[in-house]
Amino acid sequence: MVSETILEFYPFDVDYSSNEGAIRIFGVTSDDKRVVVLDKNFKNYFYVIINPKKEESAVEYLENLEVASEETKIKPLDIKIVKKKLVGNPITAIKIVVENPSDVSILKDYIKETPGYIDRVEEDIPHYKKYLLRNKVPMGSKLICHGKKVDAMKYNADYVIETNKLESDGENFEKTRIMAMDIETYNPKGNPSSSKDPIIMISMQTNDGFKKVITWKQFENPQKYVKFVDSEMDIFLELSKTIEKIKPDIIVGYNSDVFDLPYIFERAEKYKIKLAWGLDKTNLNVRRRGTNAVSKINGIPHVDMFQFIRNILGPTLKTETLDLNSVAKEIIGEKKKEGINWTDIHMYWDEGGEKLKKLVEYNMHDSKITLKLAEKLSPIVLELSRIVGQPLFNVSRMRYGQCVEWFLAKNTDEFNELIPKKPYSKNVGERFVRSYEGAYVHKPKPGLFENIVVYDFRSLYPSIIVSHNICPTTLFCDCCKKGYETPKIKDKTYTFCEKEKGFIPKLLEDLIKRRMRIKEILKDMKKSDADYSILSARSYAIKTIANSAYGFYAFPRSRWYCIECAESITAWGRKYIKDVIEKAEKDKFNVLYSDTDSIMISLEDSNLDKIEKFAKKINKELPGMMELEFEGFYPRGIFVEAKKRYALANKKNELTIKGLEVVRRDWSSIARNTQREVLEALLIKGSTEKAVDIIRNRIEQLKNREVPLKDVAILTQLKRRIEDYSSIGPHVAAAKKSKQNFERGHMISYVVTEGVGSISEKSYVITDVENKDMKYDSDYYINNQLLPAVERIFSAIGVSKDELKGKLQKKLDGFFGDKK
DNA sequence: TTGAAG
DNA sequence: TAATACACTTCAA
Repeated sequence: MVSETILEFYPFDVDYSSNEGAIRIFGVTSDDKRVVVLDKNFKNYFYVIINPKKEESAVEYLENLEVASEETKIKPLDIKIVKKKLVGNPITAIKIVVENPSDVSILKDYIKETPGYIDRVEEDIPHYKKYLLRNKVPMGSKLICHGKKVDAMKYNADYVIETNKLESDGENFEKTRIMAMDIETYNPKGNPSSSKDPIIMISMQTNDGFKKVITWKQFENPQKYVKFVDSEMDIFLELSKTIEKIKPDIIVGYNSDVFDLPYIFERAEKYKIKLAWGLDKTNLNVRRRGTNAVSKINGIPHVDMFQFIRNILGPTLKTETLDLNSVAKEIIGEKKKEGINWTDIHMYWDEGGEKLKKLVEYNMHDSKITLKLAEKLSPIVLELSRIVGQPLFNVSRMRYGQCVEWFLAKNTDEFNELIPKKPYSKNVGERFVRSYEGAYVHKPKPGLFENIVVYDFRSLYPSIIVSHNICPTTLFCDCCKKGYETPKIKDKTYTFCEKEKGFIPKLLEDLIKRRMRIKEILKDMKKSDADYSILSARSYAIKTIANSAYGFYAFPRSRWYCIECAESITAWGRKYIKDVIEKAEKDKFNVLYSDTDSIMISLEDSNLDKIEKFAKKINKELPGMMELEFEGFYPRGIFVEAKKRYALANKKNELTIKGLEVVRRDWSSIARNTQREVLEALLIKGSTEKAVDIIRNRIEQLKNREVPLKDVAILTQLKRRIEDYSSIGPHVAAAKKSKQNFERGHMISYVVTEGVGSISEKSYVITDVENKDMKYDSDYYINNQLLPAVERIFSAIGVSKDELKGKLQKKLDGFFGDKK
């Protein structure tokens, strides 16, 4: 008889093993021991929805159901009639519990024959995910495990415990050990290919001070952290040993899903070396799907920072490309090592000595900045994982839609709701072609203005969802005669229940209130406080989910798709912002502009009293949790004719620029920088003269070819495969002419060169322009890039194209005159 | 001049 | 495997 054990630990990964017949929770104790907890108590289940009139015969059928399968007979372990709701509609269902998760797919064809059968739900969810939906296993947060110790032979762990009870405590693990890694390959002939090009070194670094570079060519006076091995093959043996020794809780890389880990895997396979890194002693598992890949280690979450940044963080970043260098620069203020071009790496290897030492430094530096990124971002991924309720490995690869879906699925039980099925592809197709009206954008007053006040609605769409109870479960309810009625949407209105809170608005309300509490606490904290980064990560993760709910209603593959809900949200949004505009104009404020949830007003002076009163008045009339907030005061701003394009300068002389060429990556740096300088001259210095001078100088520089090539490069993404283009734009033409292999999704940096023909014919990829020593087309950059960008700004302040040219001409004449 | 594609 | 609105370019018909 084995006595009961109680163990506190922090989970980092969860899966299901059919061999064990158990859910496996992998984690770490506070004294750095590895733990595997086996839970055999959770049985999989699904629901069959039936006609309530056939209840009895349905139960009888299911009670007697028995399917013969190899050697055994399979039947439901338990059946139970339940009254549930499916997207708000009361239904009768039978919950069918099975012994083994695999029984679901064996039984389901026979379930169809149930008398009164209508549908089946919750059968399409993998067992471990279902477990996580119904059992709280917060990643990186303390669990108290009751159970008995069992044989640990099969695992690379200190404790293996079969549990009968798990309690969650809420305390976060403070010593999460993150290991970053990066590889370099020997690829003299272009893109690295794992079938030909060896790995020459691997670097690793952890957040608790461990550093190592493994390489198989010796050089003098190596860095302390270098470990020489005899051959490429030995790299893999040394790497496996190192991982086993340092026991990381999380392994991170940058693009490691698609590059580093598959490459390591494929090279090791060549030498028939197994990479048994999993806590269950299984090998690194690489699944390739076309150009995509997912690399998993059982028990140790592999987080590819690139995936998370691309899917979730990317839209909030300023950077135009998501390569490690740009992302690191923006998020942690660090760059990659300069001076080594990745195409030259093979030369550093061949030359050896000091060059090789430099390459080692470079390799280590990449691991270092990947690690720093992970230190900064892993709190967010962990928080997101805890809110969504799925493993770190999965959540770090999810997009917005999946995050919301799993978050909602986790919370259906307390509302007695079932998880609806995924839509059939036929329905998805129909949904894709449906469109609806979006937000309202007020036509701007062009010109230069002073004393600008900006107000915006705090979380407009989430607060509308909550305040008007917008949910597929409350749409067209039977209980309210009136309910919340939307403004007119193409001659009709929708009504939402006023009595019973919908399941999604209720969850959103809880999230928003939770975030408000966190923000209150953060206000009184210093950035250096221990919990600051955790709380701000939590706030960010909550915001991510809350802001995605509206989009999820309109998302064709959504399980809770509701186009009427999405239409209602934007309709109310339009009404509220238009009301504010109307009332502001009635109160004689000068409304300059408004977009979706914000309004900009120009005052005669910087006295904000009047406008504070105005906001208070608006807020008194707003329902529920809706609120108009003061966003900021800007001494000067420029609005151009077009919507969604303006620039504001705050008291600190910082510019906020929206939509203008300055912020667009598909414009050359020379055009963008010049436009920025012109805006600074006008908004901060208040001088048209200075602005004209700047333009004149830039034109001269272009004419004299003093502008470096990188400043005339234009960045455009290849959205399709090159061969799929019917219309050949300049970026496609440049990519086609290049010897480099460009694939869908690649960014093309091209330059328009001197010569004859169309723009496309004159466009070449920047590296080709460099290599072939071609010259950029000065006229193109002056007339098609620089001038249009600044002309828009000048025409806003009442200087026409011709007038601007006149001013420039005079200046240029004078300039030439001086020169002579 | 207009629509497609970016 | 979140949404729509909007401006403006180049290319090709």
